[in-house]
Amino acid sequence: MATIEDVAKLAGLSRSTVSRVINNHPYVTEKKKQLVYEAMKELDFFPNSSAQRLRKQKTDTIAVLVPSLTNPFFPFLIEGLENVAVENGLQLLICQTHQNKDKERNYLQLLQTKQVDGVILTSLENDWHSIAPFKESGPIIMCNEYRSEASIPVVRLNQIKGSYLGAKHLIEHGHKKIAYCGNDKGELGADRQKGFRAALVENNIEISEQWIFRDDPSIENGKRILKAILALEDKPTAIFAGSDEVAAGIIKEAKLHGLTIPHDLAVLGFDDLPIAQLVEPSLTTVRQPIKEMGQKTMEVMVSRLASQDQEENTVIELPIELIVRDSV
Amino acid sequence: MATIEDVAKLAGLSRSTVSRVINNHPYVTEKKKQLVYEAMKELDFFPNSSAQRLRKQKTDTIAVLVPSLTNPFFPFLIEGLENVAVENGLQLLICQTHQNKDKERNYLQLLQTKQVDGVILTSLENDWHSIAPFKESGPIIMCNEYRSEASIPVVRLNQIKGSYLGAKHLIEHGHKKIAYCGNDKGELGADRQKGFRAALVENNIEISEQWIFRDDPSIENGKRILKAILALEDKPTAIFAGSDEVAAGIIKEAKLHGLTIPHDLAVLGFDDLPIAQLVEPSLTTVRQPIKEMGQKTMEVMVSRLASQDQEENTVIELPIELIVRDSV
DNA sequence: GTTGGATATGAGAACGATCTCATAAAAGGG
DNA sequence: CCCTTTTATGAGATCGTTCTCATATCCAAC
Repeated sequence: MATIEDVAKLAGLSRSTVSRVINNHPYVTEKKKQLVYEAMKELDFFPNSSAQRLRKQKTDTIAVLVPSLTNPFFPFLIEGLENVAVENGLQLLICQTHQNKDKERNYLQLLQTKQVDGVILTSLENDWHSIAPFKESGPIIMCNEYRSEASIPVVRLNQIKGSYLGAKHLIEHGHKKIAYCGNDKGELGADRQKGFRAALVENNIEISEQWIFRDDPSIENGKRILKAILALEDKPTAIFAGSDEVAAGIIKEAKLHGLTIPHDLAVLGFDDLPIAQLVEPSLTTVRQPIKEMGQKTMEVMVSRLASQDQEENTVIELPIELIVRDSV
Repeated sequence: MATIEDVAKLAGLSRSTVSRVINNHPYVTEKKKQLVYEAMKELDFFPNSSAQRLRKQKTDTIAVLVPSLTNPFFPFLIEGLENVAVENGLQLLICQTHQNKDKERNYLQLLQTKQVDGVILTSLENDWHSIAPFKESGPIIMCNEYRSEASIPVVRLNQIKGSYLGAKHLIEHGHKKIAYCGNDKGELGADRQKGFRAALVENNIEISEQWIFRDDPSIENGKRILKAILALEDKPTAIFAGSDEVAAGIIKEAKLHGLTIPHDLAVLGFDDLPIAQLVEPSLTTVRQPIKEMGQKTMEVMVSRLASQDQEENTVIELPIELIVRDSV
């Protein structure tokens, strides 16, 4: 409740001097500094951050838009983002879009209302053209998901390569009837499917559209997909799952129906989350360096905030690799 | 960049009137309202939230302190909190303490610097007496974790009952050599151990201290614990794990060592997260109504913010139940 | 002893909104 | 038609900081 004015009065000094002490400015004698500290302690003073933000015209806060926190991929990504953020005195405002276009746009308004200094998008629900105008209000960076039409910094993985590696691994294990599961809404999903298809085409393997499943990354969904597969006349011998979660669900349900993994059905995961090592057999999966991706992204954000020169199209691509375990 | 002043000028009105439109106050003619809307659109105006917060003396933001987001328990809890928060026009500021006392206190300072209107604690690292003073600066509510010495609202489960139920189930299945794993730093952990011990004592079962494991909830830790158990001369036949994550890790590692669950080792989980249904055998576990706990907590917060009358010691206890599956 | 640069402090404007108060016009009631 | 209430608007203070500018003191250099 105490204001800087109260502190100034008690210390017998001006607001300016107190402010200098708060902000560690030079040109304050040690003696008065102590007076200020004492007064602050006495009055239990803390600077009002709304006032500071209003005056300084910055918030030192970055909004991070994620689809959901219950998908473990994102907490890990946040881990990386946060590490670098705190090192640079930045706060994260974590926003769940729940795959909702309106929510996504609302959260972007945080930039316009000056509640955050920048936004990191880890997914994208809206068309890019409806997002682009927000760039006027502050730096927007994409991480994980991406849009080639968007001229903003991107930290991403080469999804084409990742899925190509995965598909090739399945093929090398003799599979010719390969199902695919993934989200194709974003460019990330589209590219991933592209890499998958490329590997199949390269090996003269036909792609049956009935083996293409589109859906969200969850254990539940994995179970659903396996049931759908069982209902097919012509069943695949392998499945490229869009995430470790889906892969785990598929395996669980498959075993429930008496299938042996990988003998009856090979399952390939994506992400390499802790769950990949938990299921049995443990998942062969495409590893995404999630934490590093978060760190790198925040580094880019920090440099964006520091300098005005907007090198628009920085694209940072992180390595992706195949982790071979027992499910293929 | 446009301010309310600019809007007022363009619309040919005063700041007051524009403010009234923004805040949906009565006593503005439809005609002028339209003028304001047009001017706002024309200038691409958005109210500066720092200015609003400063003037209104509230932020409509609640800080939620969690130990970590990578423990899936907390994303689910947040889900519940957020549901009710958005219904009431509140924003969440999610803060990871990473089990760090200093971070926890720093985040509580958000209350003093008026960056948030209230704080929800889902865990507690510091002693209560060092937290208590923060109550002066705004409502603090505990959720999940609790302290009997703290006179603040609490939404919790009866951990004693929960662990008692779990332990009894193990005993009913003939187990007499039961290991226990859990965190005993907080009162939650202490109570949980209390309930466990009560069930054993009630059945004249001896509690061997070498079977008590203390550690954090993670798959990795579960694996460690199983290895530790294998190294014992006198091995338990059942283990009460502190969380589904630990239980999953134990099971995974146990099978790796050729043990059959539950025949060679019965494993009881806690929480009933999705992972409980994933592992094999699926986990018998003590369900915590996580989402409901979050919702209830935010409801309490909302009513706290609305009224000044601080009924200090509201304790809301939610039902806890045993979910029987295949791991015991 | 004057000059000049560093050091030290304070007064007052600014940041961008909302809120109180005063005032005026319109509406209703006898 | 006058008085009271309701409706409608604006002027100016206010929220709690920081920042610019003016001014004052100190110390060293010539």
